[in-house]
Amino acid sequence: MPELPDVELFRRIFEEHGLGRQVATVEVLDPRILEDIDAEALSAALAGDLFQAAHRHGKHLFVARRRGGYLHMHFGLTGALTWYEGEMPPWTRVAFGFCAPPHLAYVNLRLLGRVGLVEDMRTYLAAHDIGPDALDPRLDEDSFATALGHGRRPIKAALLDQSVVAGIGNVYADEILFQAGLRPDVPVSALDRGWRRRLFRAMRTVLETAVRRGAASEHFTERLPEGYLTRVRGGDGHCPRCGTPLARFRTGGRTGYFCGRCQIDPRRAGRDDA
DNA sequence: CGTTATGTTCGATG
DNA sequence: GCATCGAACATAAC
Repeated sequence: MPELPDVELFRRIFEEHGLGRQVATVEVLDPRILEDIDAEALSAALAGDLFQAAHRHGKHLFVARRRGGYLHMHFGLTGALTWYEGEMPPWTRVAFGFCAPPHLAYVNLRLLGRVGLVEDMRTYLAAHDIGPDALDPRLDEDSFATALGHGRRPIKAALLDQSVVAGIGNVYADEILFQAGLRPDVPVSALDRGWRRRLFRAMRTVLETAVRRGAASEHFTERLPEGYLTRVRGGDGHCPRCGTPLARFRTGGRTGYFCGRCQIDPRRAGRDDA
């Protein structure tokens, strides 16, 4: 489930239910999810500690510990953070138990995410080549335009590249391109300044809208505005703007959708606008 | 049984 | 050497 808006929701859940409370026990139900630490060490490090602030960068969550350093979580394709009072949710991999309910559960069906401890966020992000957060106010149009680069790769691949901008996944990449009116297969080298600016704005609008509306987890599609591709994304969807059946394509094992009529290739169409 | 799923990494390829 | 592509990872549901 996790793209930027989903992880932002997890951050808020952690903030609301996990801050300022002393950790009683940390239960690792499947150690394969752990990142550079074993279950014993993680539990020992966190027991008795207290979480002070929850930060999100792209799809990563970092929770500051009173003892120093951060709890780090990444959610892969199927991860989530939820709170619970009685039974632990299914597929809980790590349970953070406090002195009283509610407790927090890091859930992940497939084990593609990670949970671990890091000393410093900056160091971690640099080591993993993670670029600026897509909603960082310090990220401006110019640096975004520059970060896209001039290679031959398709614009969708560039949007998915976390070193360009962090937080966009398969679904929101399609949405941003739809809102910008740009075909996903256009090489970045074909994008002039105007198109880069247009993409930047679409990225901001789409992600801010999703975050503001709480479009995440189980509500993720229906909380998005009418006119969003994501609401009809899938097998036999039709463009919410013109009704054309959506085009479907595959790249690197991922399926993407776009409207062959509303989304153009700047190299072909001389003019645009919609 | 084959296909598909909102991610990332790493080896192969051009 | 660099940019890009695709398989692999792991699990359940349709």
